[in-house]
Amino acid sequence: MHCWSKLFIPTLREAPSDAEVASHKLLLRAGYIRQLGAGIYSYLPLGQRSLNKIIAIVREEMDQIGQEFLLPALNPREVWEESGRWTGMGDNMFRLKDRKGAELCLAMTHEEVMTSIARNELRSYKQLPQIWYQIQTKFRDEPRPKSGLLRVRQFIMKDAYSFDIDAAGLDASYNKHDTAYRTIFTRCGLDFVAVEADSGAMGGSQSQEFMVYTEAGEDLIASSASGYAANLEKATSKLAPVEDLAPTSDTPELVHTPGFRTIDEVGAFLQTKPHHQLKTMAYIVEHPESDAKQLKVVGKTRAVVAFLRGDHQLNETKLSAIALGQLRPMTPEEIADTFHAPAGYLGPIGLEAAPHPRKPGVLVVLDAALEGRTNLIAGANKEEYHLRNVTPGRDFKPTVIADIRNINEGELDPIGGEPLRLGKAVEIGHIFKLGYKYAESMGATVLDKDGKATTPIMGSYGIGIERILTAAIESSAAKFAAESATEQYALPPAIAPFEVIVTITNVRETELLEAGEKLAKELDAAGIDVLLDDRDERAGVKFKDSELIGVPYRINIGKKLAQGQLELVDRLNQTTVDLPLDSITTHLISLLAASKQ
RNA sequence: CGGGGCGUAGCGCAGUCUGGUAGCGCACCUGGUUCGGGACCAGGGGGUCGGAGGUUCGAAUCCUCUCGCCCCGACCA
Repeated sequence: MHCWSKLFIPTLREAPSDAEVASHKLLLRAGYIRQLGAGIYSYLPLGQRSLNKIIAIVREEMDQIGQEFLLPALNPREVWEESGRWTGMGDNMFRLKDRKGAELCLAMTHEEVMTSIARNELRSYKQLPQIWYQIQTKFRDEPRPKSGLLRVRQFIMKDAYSFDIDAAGLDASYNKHDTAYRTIFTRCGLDFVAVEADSGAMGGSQSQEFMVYTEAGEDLIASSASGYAANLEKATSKLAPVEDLAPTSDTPELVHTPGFRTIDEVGAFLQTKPHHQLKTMAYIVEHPESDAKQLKVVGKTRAVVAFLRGDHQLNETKLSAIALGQLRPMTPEEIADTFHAPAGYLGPIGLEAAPHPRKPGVLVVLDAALEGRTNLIAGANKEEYHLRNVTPGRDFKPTVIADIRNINEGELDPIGGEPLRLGKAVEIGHIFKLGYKYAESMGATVLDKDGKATTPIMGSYGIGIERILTAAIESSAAKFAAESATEQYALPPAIAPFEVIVTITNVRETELLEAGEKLAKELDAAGIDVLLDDRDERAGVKFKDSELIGVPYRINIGKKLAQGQLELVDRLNQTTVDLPLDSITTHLISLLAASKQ
């Protein structure tokens, strides 16, 4: 049992001005953390208690499927050379030299170390599968640490690696992690979604990110009630059908549109809807040096033209995936070169499209939403003129047809047809099928049934420990902000530093003090993690402090004690009830049990 | 790395433009009153004004350099 009067809980009335996001301010104010440098934090007792609880849950679930290691954070250059990541990681890796001048790094992840153990020790398919995990501090020299514990240079990560004899084995290991992660995040009280992520270079490989919606997040995701979830860079949607315009002739027809350039202006002038228009966007792609093939074929830079429905937005990431390089908008001169017309009057007709993405010429991409549409309004590539009756396929042929638009909130997901929710999110976990990359480059093999050397196939699985805490605070703070316009939060009991706080409203009244101490002992004996606020402070101060540290339940010992009553404040549901002294422990036990079911 | 902002007491800030040797609120210490929503009165302690150099009789204030932190972007798990 812990008494506040003896603990180090340095709460602040005001947040340091450096803090921007809610969780950062609250973690500082509540005395969970203190900053030592950019992206470097000390975890104070309260923060440490909470993180320990998260780690305990992670460990419990991971022990169901794997075995725990603890690996060195300090790694010699050699292992990272072998995997090719000594250079591959670039400036993101912290590097140092020892007294002899040997080069070392602070590990960002542990594929190399794990694979080197596997290489040295695993001999036979009979030893597979293996799932090895650890909970360790990782170091990343982030270009821009920010948002308190959300993006830091030193953080605790649970990382796991699986070794299997074949793809079917990897599937099984991957699925075990998927299940374990869902259990872990649920037990931590998080409302999360699993997002299909980029499948990477290896064909058929799979990857999933576990995300929590929060405004403080850095990723944009879309999800729906049917279980569909995707990064905005990947997300697609089912569109409601739209009526095409009636043709005024069988061929495109010039319309004089003096001074009308934007979708809205042209739409208003021609009395049509934005979705009747074809929008033209012009970019230049700069191919990276590494894409030698592309450079050879089409040169270092290339014109890229995208056609979208008038009311849709381009997703540059999707387009850049097709264009194979970084995009930048065309300059007016480049536009003139390509279209022989000024911006505002660009269109598809008369534009010479490359016959194939890998062939020279202008890369013309038609958004899939325009496939099958007819009689669109488009720029005429002639100043002050647009065209009507433009029909893709008949009047012009793009290089490729592909999904290159951003989806919008409320559109229907492609699998279940449920409305999509769009928002910022923070990644708390990531599982993916690595394939042979590390085992192969580092020369790990085992003998298969036929006595033949075989490269094991690997998976890699991470969880950001601090991000679980941060995401929980952000979620709760957002809820409080919406409901009461206040900056506060309450943590799920499973990961709160204490499950309940017993607040003695006035320790100078002996009856209150004794009743509080007795109750706290009783709760403690019942296995509840209790904090007794026995400080000689005014009640208001103690109430505020109890809220600041995010403890989900508070028992007020005060005036009503004379009638044998106590108050139980449920901060998760924002309710207060009076309960008889002798029933409070059982009541709380059932509340806690319900919260952890 | 590009753009912007900020470094003055533990925290939040004023003072900088127009140089004259540092102030307010909270927190902290002592005494008293108060005691269910961040009390009140009285007294008190605490600051290399981020650092270095320069200008000046005199620099928190002006000039040069430098370090750090935050935000937007780029980048990145």
